[in-house]
Amino acid sequence: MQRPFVHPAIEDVTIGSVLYALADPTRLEIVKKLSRGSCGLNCSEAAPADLPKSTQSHHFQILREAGLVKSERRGTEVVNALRCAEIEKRFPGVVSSILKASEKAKKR
Amino acid sequence: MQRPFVHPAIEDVTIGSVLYALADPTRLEIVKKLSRGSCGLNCSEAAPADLPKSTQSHHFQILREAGLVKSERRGTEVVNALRCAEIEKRFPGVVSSILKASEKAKKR
DNA sequence: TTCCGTAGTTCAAGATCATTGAACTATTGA
DNA sequence: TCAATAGTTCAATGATCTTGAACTACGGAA
Repeated sequence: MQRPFVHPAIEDVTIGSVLYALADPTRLEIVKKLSRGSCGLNCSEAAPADLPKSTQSHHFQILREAGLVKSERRGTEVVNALRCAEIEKRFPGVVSSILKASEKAKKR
Repeated sequence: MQRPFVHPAIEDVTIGSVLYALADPTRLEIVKKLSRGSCGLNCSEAAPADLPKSTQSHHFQILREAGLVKSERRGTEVVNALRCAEIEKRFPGVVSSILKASEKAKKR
């Protein structure tokens, strides 16, 4: 058995770590992709194409530790999903407005 | 005459640079302090106590470049203010919800 | 049940970025 | 004109990020 993923309780999530996680362009991309699909995505699907796997792994770990992403092993792959509802309840408007803002930026 | 401050036009401000600027704990503190006072604050007033001036200078430059802060020279000092209204219009809810979230965090 | 392919993790090293002391510029007031 | 105040710039050190290489775990094929 591999060592299981650790996810912080939502009340231990800090706005600092959320901002830190979202401030990286690669991680923001991942979060945007996760927010679009309703079901979870594995790491390679969620990450930008051609991102080395070691880098993927690192970014997902930060997203998990920040409380933004929930990861679950399914056979050989890891299925990742945004913790939308929880985060929205803990920090109302933060992630949703950032996602809205970053979709807008893409359209210009 | 010193070289004048450069402030990006609000439409050139990106969500990426805003997040990057706010993700640093020192800069988030500065922004919080600026958001409380209605009039501008000079650099030393707005920055956490005991932060070296060279570091202050660096953080204010990033806040300016991100489009979050407007700086103006007044005699020997620099008066800094949040570009609240502009940012709120460009990225509705982003900065306001982050400020709200970070005030909440402090209360616990 | 062994072997192979897929998916992801860990580690260490090089590359990149942040912090700060020291020296500097600009402005004001004595 | 001099000294004090406020902030800037630069270079060096220290911290952090990225990634190739080696590894683990699981599932499917034979």
